[in-house]
Amino acid sequence: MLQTRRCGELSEADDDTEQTLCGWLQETRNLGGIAFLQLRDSTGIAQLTLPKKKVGEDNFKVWTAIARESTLRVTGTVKANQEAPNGLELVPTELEVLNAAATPLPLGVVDRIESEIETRLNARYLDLRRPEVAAFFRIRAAISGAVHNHLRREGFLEVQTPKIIASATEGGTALFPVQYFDREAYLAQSPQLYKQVLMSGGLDRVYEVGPAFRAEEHNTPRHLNEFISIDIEMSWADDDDVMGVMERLVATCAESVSQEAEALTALEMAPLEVELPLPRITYDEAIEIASAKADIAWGDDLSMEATRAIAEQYGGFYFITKWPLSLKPFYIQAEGEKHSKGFDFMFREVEMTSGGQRVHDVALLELRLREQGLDPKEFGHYLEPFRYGMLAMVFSGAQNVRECVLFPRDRNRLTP
RNA sequence: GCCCCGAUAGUGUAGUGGCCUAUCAUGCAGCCUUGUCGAGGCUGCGACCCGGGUUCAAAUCCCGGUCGGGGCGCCA
Repeated sequence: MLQTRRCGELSEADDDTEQTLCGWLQETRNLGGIAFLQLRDSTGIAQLTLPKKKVGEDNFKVWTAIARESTLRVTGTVKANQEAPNGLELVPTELEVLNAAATPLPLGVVDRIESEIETRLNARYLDLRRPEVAAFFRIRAAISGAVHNHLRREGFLEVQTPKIIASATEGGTALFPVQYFDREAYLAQSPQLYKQVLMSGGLDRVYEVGPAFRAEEHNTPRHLNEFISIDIEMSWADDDDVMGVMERLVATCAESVSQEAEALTALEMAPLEVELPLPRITYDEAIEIASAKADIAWGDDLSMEATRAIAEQYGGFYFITKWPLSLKPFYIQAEGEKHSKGFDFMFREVEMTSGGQRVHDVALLELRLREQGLDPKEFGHYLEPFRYGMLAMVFSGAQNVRECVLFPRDRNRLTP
């Protein structure tokens, strides 16, 4: 057995027993006649205490010279001691360096200095060793679990569709071309076309959680060129039904995240309260609110400036419903003359995703397509993909999506 | 793709034409120190993004590039 305890698992009951621990050497405090080493793994920190007389001159010299963030395996006797952190320490008899860390580190794991996200991403393997960084991924995982549980409970079937596709299925988004043997192919920007086929195939409630790729050259704290999307499609439903699914889904996520007390504490983040039903404001109302603070007229898309004004009144999640037909894709159903059954799902000033009721009449669909000068053989979908990173960002309080993605792909970043 | 702002030791920063042989912290290296937990003390190491230009003189001013931050656009 490589280890007999995790670093965070030592207890009073282990007093005077021999144990073996593995972990990263977080810090060494050498006081001359005695030294303290902090050994860390994902469960916590154990203090190794090295009284020079007990461990011997030679061991003392070698063991206190090990570079920070090296990986160690250490065996010794556990001692309960009031002066030790958590009241426990381990006095080593054997200490093996599994891997010595390079020095100096590109990034201090426990240093007081806060590095820029750019530096951190370049040394992500070190960055992730910080509890507040790992916390983002605990929250992400909590959301992931909640999404699957919830949608399954509501009768949605999880599906996986191809990520290598033959042609640009949508007119708008730039795709990444890839070489597929001797043909050109693309990385999928959305599962929409396949979801569409599944609806026809009788799987009338499906969802997919998977990667999506968009070759857009934007550079914002919210956009990535590769992201994990939560994509939902349901038949026999109108825009209200879809909003119902979305708000219940988000409420389940909030509930699940609120149980991640340790991660939230590390992030200094209060759990988000989601009270159902979420507010629904119409586009017309949104324009009225926004026009007091922003230069905006009916028929305009809502700028960041406009949504900030709205966010002053709606602090959490909410829907903006009944958008002008002209601002929504051709496949969204009309409501009256100028309005549509399309909605945006918002968190404060940020658009999380959008959705709506689709036009199911093929003739009408083709007419609307031609009006927009598009090819009628293309189809739409009920719900724009939900970006995982965005949910994680909101629930963790991150200022940049890159925080919530292990190895983000953006305009300039392809490694690590 | 457009606009505004920025780039200085491993990391984070100070420095607005000569006082820069470039500040401070952290780190790293060495020495001292038997209860550290943001350990402490002493000594040392280490940097002006790249390419042009202006000037007697450039980290500092100008032009181009690269990269980063914010906003916009794009994301039917």
